[in-house]
Amino acid sequence: MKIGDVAKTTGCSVQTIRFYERKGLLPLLERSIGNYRVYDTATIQQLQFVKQCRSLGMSTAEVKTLLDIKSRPEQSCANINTLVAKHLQDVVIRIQELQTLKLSLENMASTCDDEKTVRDCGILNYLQA
Amino acid sequence: MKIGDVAKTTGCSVQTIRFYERKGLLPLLERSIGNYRVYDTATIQQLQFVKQCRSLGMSTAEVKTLLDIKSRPEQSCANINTLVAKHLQDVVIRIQELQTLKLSLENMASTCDDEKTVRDCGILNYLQA
DNA sequence: GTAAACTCTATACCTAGTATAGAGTCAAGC
DNA sequence: GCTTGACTCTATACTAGGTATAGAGTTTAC
Repeated sequence: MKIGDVAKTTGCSVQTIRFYERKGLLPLLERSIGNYRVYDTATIQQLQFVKQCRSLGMSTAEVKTLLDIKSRPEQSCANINTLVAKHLQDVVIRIQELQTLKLSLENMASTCDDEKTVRDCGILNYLQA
Repeated sequence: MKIGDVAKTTGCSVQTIRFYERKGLLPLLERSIGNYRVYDTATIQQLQFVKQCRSLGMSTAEVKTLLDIKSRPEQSCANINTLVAKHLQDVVIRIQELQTLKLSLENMASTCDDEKTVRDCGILNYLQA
């Protein structure tokens, strides 16, 4: 399978696939005679794994860590649980930050309406206070 | 006032102040004989305005737009209200995305605990499904 | 006069890709 | 056998919002 076909089947762009390879999230592949990347089933599955992790908001560094752990199946998966718990906590914190932000923005927006001039704008006044 | 003093009074780093200037969020300043930036009160207030906008999650492009509008005090402030409403909507959407993500992560985390091996890890299983 | 502290510009780095340029490769049709 | 179009290759530059240097020049304190 060539990279264009893999892009179609996985929904990742060709550039993104090459980017993941450079980042070490995909193995260095064998090449065809014309120097084209040749993908096997295992590599495509790994790409789907990477994509799934990314869609859950994990960084490429976190994905790389998961792949490393994944390659040692006999060990405890405690560090996987820790990694996910940490990531979840980051998301929770980010939600809290954004909710605080939302309140501030709503508060600011309520100080004005479209009927004023820039000089008397409640929002600008809020931003300058 | 020199840039280091401005950094101290505003809480922005020296590099960040120069970065905002390059981005057009601060005016091109007069310089001292030794080519040092010299800050007046109006510029420091503008920096504080920029910082306030940034702390509310606005992009530098949005801040630049606000500054442009701000310079025409006689006009209607409707576009300021629109800009803030749009930004608020973006924040609301982002919160919703993160809450969906949080549910997925909690769901995934609940499939495993620290007592398993990597081979039997519920999280890895979830990620590969 | 010298040393420390400051400032200057220019450049590289970060994340997670995206978007080119320019060259090479492959398959189909004539 | 040759051309055309679609594909692939590498290398490089770009995005946002800074942060972090290098190397040079300036100012301030003693």
